[in-house]
Amino acid sequence: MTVRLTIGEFSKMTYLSVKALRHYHDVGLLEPADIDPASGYRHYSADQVATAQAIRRFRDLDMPIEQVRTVLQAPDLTTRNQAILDHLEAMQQQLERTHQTVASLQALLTTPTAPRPITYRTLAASPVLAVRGTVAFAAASDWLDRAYGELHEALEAAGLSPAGPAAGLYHDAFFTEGDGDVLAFLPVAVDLATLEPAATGRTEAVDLPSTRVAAMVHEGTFDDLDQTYGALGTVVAELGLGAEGPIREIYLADDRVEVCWPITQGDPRVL
Amino acid sequence: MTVRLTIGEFSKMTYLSVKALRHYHDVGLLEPADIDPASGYRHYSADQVATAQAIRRFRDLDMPIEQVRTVLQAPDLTTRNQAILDHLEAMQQQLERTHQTVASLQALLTTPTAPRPITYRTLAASPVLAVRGTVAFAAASDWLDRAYGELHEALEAAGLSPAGPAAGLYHDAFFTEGDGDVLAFLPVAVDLATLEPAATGRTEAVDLPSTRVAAMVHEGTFDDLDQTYGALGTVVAELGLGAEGPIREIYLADDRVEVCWPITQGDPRVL
DNA sequence: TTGCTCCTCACGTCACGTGAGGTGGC
DNA sequence: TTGCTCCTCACGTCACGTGAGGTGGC
Repeated sequence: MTVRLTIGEFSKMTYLSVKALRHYHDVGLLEPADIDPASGYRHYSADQVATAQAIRRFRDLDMPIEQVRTVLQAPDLTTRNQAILDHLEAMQQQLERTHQTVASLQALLTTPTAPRPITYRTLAASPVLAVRGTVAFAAASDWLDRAYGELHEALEAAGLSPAGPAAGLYHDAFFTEGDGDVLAFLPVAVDLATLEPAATGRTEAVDLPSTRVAAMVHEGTFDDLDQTYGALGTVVAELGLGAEGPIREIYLADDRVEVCWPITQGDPRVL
Repeated sequence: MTVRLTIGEFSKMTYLSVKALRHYHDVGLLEPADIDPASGYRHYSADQVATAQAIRRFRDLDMPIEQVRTVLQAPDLTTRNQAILDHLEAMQQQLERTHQTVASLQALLTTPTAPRPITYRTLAASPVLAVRGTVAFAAASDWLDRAYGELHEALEAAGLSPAGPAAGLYHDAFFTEGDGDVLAFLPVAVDLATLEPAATGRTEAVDLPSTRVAAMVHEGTFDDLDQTYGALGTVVAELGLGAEGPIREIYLADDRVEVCWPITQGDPRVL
């Protein structure tokens, strides 16, 4: 004989509030074993206690309800354990980002930023192998890793090699709306007609137009990249040089990026 | 001359979305330096870039907006740094809880719970020195620490000593609604009249009534205490013995709690 | 029989995101 | 002048919490 537990008893046994239990019923995460058709009273069985306790632990770890559902519905132990491991790994990465943010915060609050020189120049038109996408700001790092992986692979398969450092174009919406078009690319020292056959998968041959930019080199963690954006953007705005177009980042090394801010054609100091 | 930056320029320089910036304006966290009265256009100054970048870092750390406001409005560096340290410490504690939850989750999913014996007995009426409060489930641990601190202090000041282990009464709402009445207490081997003068501050002398309970001892981390609640509650429900009244926890040692579930007076097996 | 438990809406919270529909500035 | 940027509502999201108002079970 399995016991019929009222929602109140079940709540005390699982440390889940009655409101939470009703919510889990509403969204179908944890259905009561039985519902009295006359009164609507929910009744749970003793077998459901362990499941409910597992749900509480997952939620304590901030696992979204949909993912908890996936874990609970996993057809076998391997699948379920993999889902749990995935979440633990995501939490671990989150933790690392937290440490980086703390360091970056302390840098911002204590160390005055040494001003870096700005150069004004024209980036020449050039053929590149590129991957294009609409990317969320928060997901950019992962997206870029994959894109450059595919680009290097495609170039290598075609017997070509990059003619310069990897770079990316970031359209305004990427910053102002939290997601927008991004173009990750590798420059190539051949013309477009030679390059086009090399494009496979998501990669494509693109002819980048020439652009005038104000550029500043950022050194150190990329977590502090916004400081360079702030310094560069301030100067561009002060001089009234701002022009439309995407910002370019050129990845010179693991701890060196050149940020290129588009400016108007007619700047006198670079003529 | 300070630059007037449009919200779009400011967004690119701070990595804050335009929507976020408008929200921070709405709630008064970051007011634009200037607003065009005709068009309503927001304009920010270059001085505000660093503040906005700090806000973004705090929000990345999930610091609530109200707390960010407090940090930014701190009158001096000491106050501000203390607020930041407080948040970092809270994050550290959160992290520890995460690790404990992960361990507890794995215990739940892998180790079968060894069934513990249940004893049925009557807790005698007794005088205790107590602290009473309405406590949120999530805040219980901190609240109990303070309560027992005050109780030991008050007893010592009165020249008395506890006649048994610390314990607590937890009313149903504490579990079912996520917050409810809790009574933390120390038993004392004197009568109420002797005890009453010892009560100072929040402490008070209380005469606990006699109660019949089913009890089970929990061993190990308190993070897994719900497993004992589940096992004990199941048996009480199966036998149909459930009675109203608060659950009592008796803290026998750092890793031993006795959970006492109220039952009806007339249980035949204990008569 | 009392009152305690349980029920269902409807709305609030927090920090924005998502459109809709419209105007201003270079 | 075009279209791009910016504006203001109004509503949505996520996982519940907070009452209000009412009924069922021991």
